[in-house]
Amino acid sequence: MKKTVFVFAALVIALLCLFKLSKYAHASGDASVELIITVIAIVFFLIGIFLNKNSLSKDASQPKNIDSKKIREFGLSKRELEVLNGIASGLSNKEIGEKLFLSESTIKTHVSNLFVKLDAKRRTQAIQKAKEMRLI
Amino acid sequence: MKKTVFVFAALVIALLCLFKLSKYAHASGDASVELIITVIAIVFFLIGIFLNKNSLSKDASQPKNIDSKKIREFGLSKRELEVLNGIASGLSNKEIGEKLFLSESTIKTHVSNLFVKLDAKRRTQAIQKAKEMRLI
DNA sequence: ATTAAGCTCATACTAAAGTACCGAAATGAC
DNA sequence: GTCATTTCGGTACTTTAGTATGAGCTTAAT
Repeated sequence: MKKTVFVFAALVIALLCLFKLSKYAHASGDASVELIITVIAIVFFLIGIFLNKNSLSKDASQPKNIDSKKIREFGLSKRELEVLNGIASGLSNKEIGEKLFLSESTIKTHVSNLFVKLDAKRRTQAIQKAKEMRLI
Repeated sequence: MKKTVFVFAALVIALLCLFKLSKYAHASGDASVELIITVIAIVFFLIGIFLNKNSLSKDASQPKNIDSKKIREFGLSKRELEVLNGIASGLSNKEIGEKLFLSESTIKTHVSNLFVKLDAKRRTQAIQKAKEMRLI
């Protein structure tokens, strides 16, 4: 990106030179205004990059402290919690089914119900929410 | 790189328009030079942020020091770690792509490479292993 | 200059995951 | 007995996820 910034600055300077050349016959007082504007633009361009770099290293995540009266608060059944633990362990639906001696279809049903109760769209999101709520 | 060229072209055109605007205001009213300069500053400030997000901290003089030890142990690149964090946040590949300004294809590539390095077969398993190894 | 590694993106495919809707049996509660 | 809930399982379908492969490009090292 260093090169990108440099090239862009060079382009802007080149544009400024063209302006100067074209406006040579006219009032020469305007050129200084353009120069100032260009410098300001570049400076703020760099400031934007600098500030953004510092803010990008942090991940924006708000810790939600919802009281955990445990499973029943979210209406999770015993089976659903078992499936949830399977998900968090990195198992596939099929593997969870084998572990619990259930069919994959049943696991899918449980997983779908789980997502509704946890307000999740993906199993990774369910893991995230379950950990936030200290269910697992 | 086509994208970069396009962005440059757009930037130059934008600057040109701003110059013309400044001249117009200067010729007619002249009272709004400060306003125009402010607008230019803000615009380029935002452009700086946007461009930097596109390439993140490629121009950082300090090569990743934070978690480098553990990251290097598993050979995870910076991008892969970012993708890994996206996965752990419960995002889909598409959402990770939007967050990092990358295509879904690229995310898939990163994810696949990630799985090889973490010895995982699913993203949930990758989350599990990454937490065990304290990568995230 | 050549190599190596990393990043990006694409296509084409297979495999899971997830949704929607359904039926049926077991368990308690009223 | 009736009702509600949970559990279990199915079919059919759409959507993501994941794999394999190839390519172009950038940057750093040799």
